[in-house]
Amino acid sequence: MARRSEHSLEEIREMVLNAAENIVIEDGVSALTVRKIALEIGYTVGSIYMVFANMADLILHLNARTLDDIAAQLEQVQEPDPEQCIEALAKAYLHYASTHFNRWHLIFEARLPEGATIPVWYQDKVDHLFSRVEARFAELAPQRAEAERKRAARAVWGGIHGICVLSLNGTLDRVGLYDVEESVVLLVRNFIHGWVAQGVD
Amino acid sequence: MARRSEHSLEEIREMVLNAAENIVIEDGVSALTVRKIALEIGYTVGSIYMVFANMADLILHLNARTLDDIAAQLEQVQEPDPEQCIEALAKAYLHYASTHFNRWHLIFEARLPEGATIPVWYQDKVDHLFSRVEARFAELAPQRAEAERKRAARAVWGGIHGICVLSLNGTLDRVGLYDVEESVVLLVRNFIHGWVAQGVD
DNA sequence: ACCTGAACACCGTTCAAGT
DNA sequence: ACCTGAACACCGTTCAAGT
Repeated sequence: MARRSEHSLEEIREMVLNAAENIVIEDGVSALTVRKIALEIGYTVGSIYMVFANMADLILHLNARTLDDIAAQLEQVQEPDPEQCIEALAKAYLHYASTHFNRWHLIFEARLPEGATIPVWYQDKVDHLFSRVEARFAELAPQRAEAERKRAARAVWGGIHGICVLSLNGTLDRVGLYDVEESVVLLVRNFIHGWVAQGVD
Repeated sequence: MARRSEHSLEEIREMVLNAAENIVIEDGVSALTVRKIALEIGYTVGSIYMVFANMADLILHLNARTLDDIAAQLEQVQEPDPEQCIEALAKAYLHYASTHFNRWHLIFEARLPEGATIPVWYQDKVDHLFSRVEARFAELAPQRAEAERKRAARAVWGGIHGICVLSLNGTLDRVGLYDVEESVVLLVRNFIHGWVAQGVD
């Protein structure tokens, strides 16, 4: 057969990512297979390997989309007060994780094949997410050293993520979404107050 | 062939779990397959299904061991001061996660098959881990309501876990182990100070 | 009763062959 | 140059058949 140039490689790439995204959204991480993607876009398995090196590469690019998506959501948050802003960012992250659970979950499922390293462009997207929080910590305590603020941002953001993981994955804790938000707010608020008040380093 | 009663079912069960544990420790989560376990213990694949319902069941029991192991490590922590104790528990958890990464990682990899629910005995083990931290929060603020203390314990423990996840998985953040410990301590200390000082609820 | 091992329905990945 | 589809080396799970 060898259907010729019905779509450009760029188009196929896009089709693959769209199909993969839908499969993950609808049927979860474990349902994502090359064969299912191929079926969905009307090509055969071999074609996928024209536009992605392998499954891990495909997932990496899918996750990149999700990171952009999360970034866009966080961008919506516009609180003037830095403390309230960090709180709102935390809530927005939790909200994204709970409403787009499967896509969010895929980010942390990704195990790069041995020896492989995360591409710089991907790491940049992650750093960009962190930078939002860091910037607010800078506003919160302009007099402190940058390294100190960075560590605070990482600690609190890691903390937020951890509560999301334990609560949403359901492996560790069964609790309503309302309670999760309460926990997140509790963590952020108390950490910031502790940090601002006496500057434990 | 049908080798008869060389080992009791109980013994085979133990052999399976031991083999599985070693495979995970040495070659990681993705290397854990029924065929590999069978090869390791000198039985065929079918035998595994005499002692475990399926792979998910096997992994659940492997994770139960890991939870016991973590609990035993946390039991070692004997700090009289509640704040320092929580800090030490956090460090011990981080230490376990980093030195037994593969086993720790498997706990959160487990996706129970659709419709399945976590057994009570397993959930009890998880609750037992949480209770250690809760008890210390109770000492920290005996006058506060139990629900409040539980939420604080969950928030801070989730937070500790999150920092471990983001740092150790390496998907999100590349940073030395020393820095991770600093972040964990930073989170715990500031959260507790904020929580004790003004009781944000 | 215990255990085998072949069979089934899947995976991801490769690549000679077709248009 | 683009794409196929069969082949390869794997999975987890089942179950008739052997001792």
